Amino acid sequence: MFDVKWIRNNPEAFDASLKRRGAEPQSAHVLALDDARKATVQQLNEWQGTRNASSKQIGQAKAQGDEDKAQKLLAEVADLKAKVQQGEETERTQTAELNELLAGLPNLLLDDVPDGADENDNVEKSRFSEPRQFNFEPKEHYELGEQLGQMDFEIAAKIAGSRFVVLKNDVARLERALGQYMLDLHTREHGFTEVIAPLLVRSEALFGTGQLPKFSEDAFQTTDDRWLIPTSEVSLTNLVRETMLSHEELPLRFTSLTPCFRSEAGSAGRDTRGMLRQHQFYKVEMVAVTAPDKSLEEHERMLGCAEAVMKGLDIPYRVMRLCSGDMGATMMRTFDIEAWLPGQNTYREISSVSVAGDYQARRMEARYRDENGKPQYVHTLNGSGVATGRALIAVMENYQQEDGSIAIPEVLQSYMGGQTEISAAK
RNA sequence: GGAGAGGUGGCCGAGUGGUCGAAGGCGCGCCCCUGCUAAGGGCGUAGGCGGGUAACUGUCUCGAGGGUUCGAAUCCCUUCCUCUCCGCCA
Repeated sequence: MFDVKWIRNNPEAFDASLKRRGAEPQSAHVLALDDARKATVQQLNEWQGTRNASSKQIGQAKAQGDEDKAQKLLAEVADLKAKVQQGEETERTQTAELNELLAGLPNLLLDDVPDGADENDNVEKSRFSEPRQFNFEPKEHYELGEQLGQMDFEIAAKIAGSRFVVLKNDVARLERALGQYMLDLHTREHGFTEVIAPLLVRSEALFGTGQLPKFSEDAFQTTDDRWLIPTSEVSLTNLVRETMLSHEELPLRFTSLTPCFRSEAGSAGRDTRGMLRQHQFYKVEMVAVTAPDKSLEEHERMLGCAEAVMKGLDIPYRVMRLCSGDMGATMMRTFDIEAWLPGQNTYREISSVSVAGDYQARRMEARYRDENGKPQYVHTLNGSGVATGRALIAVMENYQQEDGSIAIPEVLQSYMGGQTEISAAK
């Protein structure tokens, strides 16, 4: 959601940012709508002013028992009522039209976001470790899981359809261990507050984080008009909706382990094998709420928190700067962490860390009082820290052994009762 | 699910048709007094949009959205939420 004043003062920058996203310029359209709205409001204000003054006099006249004067004044303002109502109606229509346009516009891009059309134009920012050399042909996670008898796509399909999985025994426990490890890391080492928040949310919450109105087809809606969260970014960020924070409270940092639900409409045929792309998956999310001048450093910090997870697991990864064409509409800058998957022989996204600026805060009226006591919109950030379903894949493929068993990363062993590997013999 | 009560400024809370953007309190800010284990006094203090260099000023906002009225925090309708009692259930 944009501040029209800002667009008015920076129309070129605004359109340039849209263009980088491959969208049409909109500043002229926005400003035209706003001009029309302003003209209406001005006229309306004038009428309301006259009416208010007269009404006050009528009240005084009646209080003094001067019925003649009151009647005279009443006659004077008789036609104003219709005008004001008409004006209000026009203003409503125009404001709705303007808001509808603004609500659908993507966020600005930061200058250091690389230009590009799609994921092929993303730019590597950094890299951790090197892919392990196997002296056998590494398998994909679903081969490993099925051979272990602890990952079952067939029964999942019978129960729920495609893009679901059933995990059992140690593999199920491994995913639980990953979630616990990440939560403990973020709460103990990184200063995040653990949160359990709703998985079903109202439309307003999804609007606040930007999934609505334009991306409704990506999420599941319930029969009672709620939505299953596609990410706990929604629940966590909306924790500050419609609030007035004080500057001493900032930054706020929240983390949560939740299931996420995605319709995956439009990704038919992509990643159909295995559990890389599911309708339901677990993810540890990080959300930060900061003062405007702190959000960019918080972005780097949050990336570091997500990287710490990967370093702890000792899984090779690279960090990518998403290019303009590959970024989500609500974000100003996004860094993805891509884990090395030996079975696929490629890097795949396992975390996405983004800064939204005040885009979400405006949509959810999340403000704080700055040092001067002046209300300002906060900045919001979110990042996966990290997706546990995909972390499971990464651990299985990177830690696989020739006999199909899987070594357990050291940091997870305490969460696995001291177990050091997963094998079929169980 | 049934019955009832209520949603007011950063927070608490008064206000049932006219001079209410709204008493009082808390919190916060500035100033003064005091000088000893802690307090006393004064003043100021909502947000959005618009006009003005500024002082200032117009308008809107009392959960949200409509309506009635010359005039609505106050009346009516819709809706969301909270609380109490009953029922049901984990």
